[in-house]
Amino acid sequence: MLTNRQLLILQVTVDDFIETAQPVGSRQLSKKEEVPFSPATIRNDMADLEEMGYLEKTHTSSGRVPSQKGYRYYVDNMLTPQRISKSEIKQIRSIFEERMVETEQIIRKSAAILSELTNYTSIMLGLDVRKHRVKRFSIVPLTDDSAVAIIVTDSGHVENRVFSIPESFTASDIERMVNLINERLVGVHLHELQAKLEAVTLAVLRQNNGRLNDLLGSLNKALTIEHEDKVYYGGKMQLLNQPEFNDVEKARSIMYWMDHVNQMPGLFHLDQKGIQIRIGTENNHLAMEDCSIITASYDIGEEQIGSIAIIGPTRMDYKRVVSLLDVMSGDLSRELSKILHGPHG
Amino acid sequence: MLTNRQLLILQVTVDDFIETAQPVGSRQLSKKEEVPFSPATIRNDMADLEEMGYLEKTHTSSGRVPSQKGYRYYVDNMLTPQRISKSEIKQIRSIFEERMVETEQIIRKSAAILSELTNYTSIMLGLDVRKHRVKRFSIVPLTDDSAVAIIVTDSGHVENRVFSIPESFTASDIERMVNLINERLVGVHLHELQAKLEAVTLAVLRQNNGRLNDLLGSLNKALTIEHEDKVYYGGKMQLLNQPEFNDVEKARSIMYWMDHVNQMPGLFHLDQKGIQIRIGTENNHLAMEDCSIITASYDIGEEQIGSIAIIGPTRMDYKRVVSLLDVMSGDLSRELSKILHGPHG
DNA sequence: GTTAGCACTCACTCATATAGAGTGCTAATA
DNA sequence: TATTAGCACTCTATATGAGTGAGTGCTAAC
Repeated sequence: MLTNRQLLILQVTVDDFIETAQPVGSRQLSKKEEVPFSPATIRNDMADLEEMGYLEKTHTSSGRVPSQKGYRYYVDNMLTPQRISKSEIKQIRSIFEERMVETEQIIRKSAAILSELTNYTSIMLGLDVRKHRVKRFSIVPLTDDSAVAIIVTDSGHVENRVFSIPESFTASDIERMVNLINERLVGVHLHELQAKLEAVTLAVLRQNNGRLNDLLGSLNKALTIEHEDKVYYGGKMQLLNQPEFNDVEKARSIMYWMDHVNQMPGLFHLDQKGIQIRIGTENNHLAMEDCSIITASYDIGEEQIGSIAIIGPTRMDYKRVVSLLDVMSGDLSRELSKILHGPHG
Repeated sequence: MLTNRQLLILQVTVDDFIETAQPVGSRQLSKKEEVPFSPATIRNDMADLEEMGYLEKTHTSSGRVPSQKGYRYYVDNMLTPQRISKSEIKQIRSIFEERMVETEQIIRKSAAILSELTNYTSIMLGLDVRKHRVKRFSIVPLTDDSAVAIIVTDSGHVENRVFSIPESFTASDIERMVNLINERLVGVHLHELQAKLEAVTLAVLRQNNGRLNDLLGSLNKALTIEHEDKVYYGGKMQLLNQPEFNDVEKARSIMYWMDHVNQMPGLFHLDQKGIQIRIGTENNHLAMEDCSIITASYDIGEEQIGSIAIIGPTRMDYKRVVSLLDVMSGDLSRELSKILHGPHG
């Protein structure tokens, strides 16, 4: 479909635009030694590329800018992985040097370093809480009619909810329930917690222990573990350094998006393992139409347990970011496996 | 010092600028019916006010703008409280209608409503965790060498930390320690937790129980409750609607500030009860030099337990905000007293 | 003490001119 | 036939100058 020269011109155009953020013209391109053609030749090819939808002009007599389709083609066919320097790899490894126990700390630090290395904003989707397993359940009464339920998971994560106690429940009633739950629900995914809890409720009901049943009901309501991914950012403000976001309106809508992604369910759902690139409107959100998001999953064994992402302008340095994410997600998988493998196995 | 007419002119100038965000000129002022003087007279007074530092010009032939000193004078001497409409009061009260148990929810909702009513960004400093008291302490072992320590406070708040267990500690060792701590530390302010924990450590040491002592040491390190105030925002992006923040640079530095206040210790320290206004550079932070922060404390009895604030441009509607904060902090004090009074008394 | 009048200043807007970078098209060239 | 040179054209960006409006300071009159 595309001639070799057209491929070259497309690639060089995208590369140049990624670097300079300025529309690139034929004269300018022909000056590069990789492009041994006259401006006129380049113009012809560029005109063809534009006709095919890979390039665009910002106005009639401007240079060309890659279109979304152009980026897509570039990303799909022209992405030569970039070498990550030793010092950078060292920097990434430094995350795991001081033996941190809390995965949250690891995630935080990863976010910071990733953003530092790329100069873009990094997003870490924490381990999905709902994939953790219940390690210990307990209830601490607060007042006559309220108590806090606490679930510790195998990874050391703690979920807690205040819930109300139906009238006239005694400490021993509660203790009985805690025992009941610990007996039956330890090892259960938070994910299935509610369903299992209902099963327990049913069992209790069958034993005619109506009192406990009330309590379980109230507790059940409190224990909805919403799928609200916890999102960690690194370099949240980096995006605003990009010239494309000099407009306060755009800046705001992106900031707004960032503050509310965790409430948009499934936004980061990964269809596939490995690295995934979403460009502009592929993100299915207005605020993101000038952004690209590159996501990589990290996993333990076959199970995807989380993902890391970089968000930047569509004009972002895909080569570098993809390579970095690749290294990082690999390291994260490895190190988190070490930490979490015990309890999961 | 100031003549009555100068007072009037200062007041009207500030009011007008607050409303329009435009420098106000003498001619414009003299058109108002509250100001029955000719432009020339007004000019003379304005010149005096400028000389005294209450007003400023943006350029040689522009109208006047209040200086920081001008706002300060206005706020200190000219703040007539504004009536809050019934429907607005109703809206505030709605926060407490559905009987919420979790204070965090109340705080969140308050932040949202406050921002909605003012069109500025609201900040809620959650109840200072360190003022809560220990209700129950427990430890859940995770692996051979790590465990999570959990502290439930009287208000239902849960703090948790992963810490490492020195080698070869048995479950019964841990149980012993948990009992020990529960015996001695229930009712202690989180605030003093570490000091008391050290006392316990010493006592244990005296009893020659070296093993437990190790464990306590490790735990002690983990239980540093940093003074990292949890900050809740309402309408975080509202500030960007203000014309003074149309510049991306300013917008960014403010956003950055907001994301990092909780790491700047004591930034919201209240010297006094009631309402406090900090204008521009009085906030002691570069990013805030075009902003004012109005803070109000809410308290239970004599004890300040938290504060709420509105952050807006220096040109903000002080009258209205002060009045609203007044109502709100009163309501919060009252309602939180109801919820928390039991455990505190 | 207050106001009218006047000269002056400055920001802002609107044309207009110009330079620079780019384009498309056509004809000449290898 | 594929490539290139040449040329007219287009559009942005920048500078310039005139005109307007809102403001000021100062002085003299009320």
